[in-house]
Amino acid sequence: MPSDAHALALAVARLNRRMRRERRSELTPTQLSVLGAVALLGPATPGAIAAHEQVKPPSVTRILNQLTETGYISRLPDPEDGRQVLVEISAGGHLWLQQERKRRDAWLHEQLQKLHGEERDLLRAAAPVLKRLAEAE
Amino acid sequence: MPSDAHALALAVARLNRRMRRERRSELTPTQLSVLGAVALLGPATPGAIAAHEQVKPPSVTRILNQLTETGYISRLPDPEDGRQVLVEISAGGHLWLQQERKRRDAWLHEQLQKLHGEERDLLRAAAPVLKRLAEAE
DNA sequence: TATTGTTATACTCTATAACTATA
DNA sequence: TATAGTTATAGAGTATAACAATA
Repeated sequence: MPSDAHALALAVARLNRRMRRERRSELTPTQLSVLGAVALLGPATPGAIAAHEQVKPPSVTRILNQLTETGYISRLPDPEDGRQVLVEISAGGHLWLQQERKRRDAWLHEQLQKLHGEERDLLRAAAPVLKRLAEAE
Repeated sequence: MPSDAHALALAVARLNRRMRRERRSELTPTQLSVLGAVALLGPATPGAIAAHEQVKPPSVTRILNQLTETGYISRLPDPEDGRQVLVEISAGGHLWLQQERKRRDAWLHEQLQKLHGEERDLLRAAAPVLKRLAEAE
């Protein structure tokens, strides 16, 4: 039933827009996401970060420039391949990441608390399926 | 558990990005969404459309201008209040809307087909809850 | 004076194409 | 010649502030 797809597409688009409006952070959602990727992947190349974030390298370059200005990350030359760059999160970046994630998710967390237990369980189960869809093909 | 919120926020943001990349339409997702709102709300003011789409009036004005150029909608003066404008979908706009919705949701529909029946049921149940969250507060 | 819609302006996020340096 | 990253440029989407017309 295509209407299932329609309903889900609509709901995801709307909720995404709603969440963006709730930002209570100095970092934009995208900056936060990239900072998280840098933390997760360890010293990683911009190319690897772009692949993980499912965006093109120029988009990552721009965000890395912003994060470098704040001192949350640093770029190091790759000793083995002069074309590559390794990106690392700083100690301050790590601390910031934790604080900002809490703030970013605060609104959604509040909303989830208002749901019935059943509905919360439903969304908890749905989240990994949605994530898998996002990573498809 | 805030990590529930985090997992869900991440999944929604990623899937939204993924869906946007799959556009196979002449209309952008936002244009399509506004066109759908005009169809749903019938002759409606830009203000009402903005409220329904959860965006500010200037954003709607811009999109209405684009849709007017294509002939999918038309603006009429409100006979009772000269400050207001009524926006209507045209016959061609209606036809286009149906075709474009199918195209827009085609990718997600394919992905849903690949899931197990249980997972599809899960997402079918989750969609209205997600939509409700998006409309909260 | 308040409301509706529009215009002006700016910022975020993303992409493609062109360029630089290295392999 | 191919690859990694960056720079240049453009387009989509959104917001706030200022403005015009009408109530």
